[in-house]
Amino acid sequence: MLPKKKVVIVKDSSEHNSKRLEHHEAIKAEMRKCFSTIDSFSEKDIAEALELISLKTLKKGEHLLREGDFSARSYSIISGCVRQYYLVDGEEKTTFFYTEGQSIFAPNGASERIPSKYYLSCVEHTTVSIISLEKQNEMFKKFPILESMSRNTLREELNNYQEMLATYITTNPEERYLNLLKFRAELLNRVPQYQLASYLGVTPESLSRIRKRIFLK
Amino acid sequence: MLPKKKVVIVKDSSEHNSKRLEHHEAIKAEMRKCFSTIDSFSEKDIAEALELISLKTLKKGEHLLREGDFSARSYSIISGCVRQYYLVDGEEKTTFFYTEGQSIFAPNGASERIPSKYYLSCVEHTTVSIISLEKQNEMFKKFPILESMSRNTLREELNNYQEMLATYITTNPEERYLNLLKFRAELLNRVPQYQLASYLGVTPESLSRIRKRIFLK
DNA sequence: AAAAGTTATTGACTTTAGATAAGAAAGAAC
DNA sequence: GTTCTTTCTTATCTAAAGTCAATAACTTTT
Repeated sequence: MLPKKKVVIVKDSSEHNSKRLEHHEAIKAEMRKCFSTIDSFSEKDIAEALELISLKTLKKGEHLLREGDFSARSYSIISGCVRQYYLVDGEEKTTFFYTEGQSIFAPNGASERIPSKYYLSCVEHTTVSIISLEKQNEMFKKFPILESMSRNTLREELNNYQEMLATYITTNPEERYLNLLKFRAELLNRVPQYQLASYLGVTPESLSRIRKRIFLK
Repeated sequence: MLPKKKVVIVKDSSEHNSKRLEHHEAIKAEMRKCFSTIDSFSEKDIAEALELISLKTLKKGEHLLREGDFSARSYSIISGCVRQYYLVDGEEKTTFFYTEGQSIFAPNGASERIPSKYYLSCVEHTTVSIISLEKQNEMFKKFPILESMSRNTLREELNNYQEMLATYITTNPEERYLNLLKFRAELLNRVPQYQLASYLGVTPESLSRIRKRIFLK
């Protein structure tokens, strides 16, 4: 079998880089707008806060995080789609899809001492914002209001996960697929079906049959 | 076989009340110890913080929260066991068991405006600490360090839930039962099997068969 | 356009779970 | 103790999911 070639030949790397920078500047402008909605924030505050956040753009298939990595960062998806998966007995078990606006809060118990148990891989061309825990703490010290906001976001996110777990427990694969259709229909067009199957907790063959069953009804 | 007597006969309710108060005082003393491990906390701070927290003791089968309730509180289990369940088509679907030391963070998206979708019911005689969101905010204003601590706890809890969801997705009912045996074995003796079955996402009949299958191996 | 690789579907067969009903075991109430 | 209720197990049958293998549909590469 031939080796898998994933090499993307960048003909002019400087051109490519400058385009990416333009893209990143546009995003920073968006983030500036976002920060400026906070009443107590001066122009200088905004600039300082933005300094602490970095941006990264990845291609389809590239990894943001791998099993065993030591990472103490939080990510937020600006555009694109990131898949979280575990490698169990050589099999990829997908456990979540993050899309625009969603955040990945401090994986690994937020500690640089605990290795990651899972992978974060880009389903498509993706841009994320990144902030290290260190810089986040710095930011919270400077702008305590952000700590409150962060706590609220965390609590909401915790609630989301509690509901997701509850939904997962109380539904069967067919219902889960219908829920996906209802609440995250865009995923069906963005993500290969075998990854969705894994996310729904069934084999690709089963998902194929579930789809057929639904279609026949 | 002789019946197991768990009956606690309360002859005199005033006596009962005074006993409960003693019990609660003992718990407050424990909590005082806990707060006193925070360096920056003076005796007065501890007393003030404790003022904001209330205790409640419930009997087996009593509810802490019902579907439709408007609640803006966080709970922490001091002793006992609380079951979270949803009522779906008249059927109780158990989605979590909280035991000693575990906290129930701000159900209902932490808003007094959103009705609860689930029930919290005591599996056994249970004591919980309760703090309203209002008083929690008051406390955080007075003692900012508690806000940081709370944020960290929330992040850890979020991580726990992410892992629980991932585990649920990547395992089948038999594996989930084995996991329960491994990590929360005490639950098997505290919780009726049909509630565990629901928590594992199967019918009581299936759990019975799973147990038999495992036993025969 | 052809070849190679990846992803999705289908079929045959096995295993496991759901539904229903009946009976056994354990616990609570009398 | 006996009775009543709840909980657990077993049996039968049906429905759905897993496994393995083959093929079809779709993408990417050349």
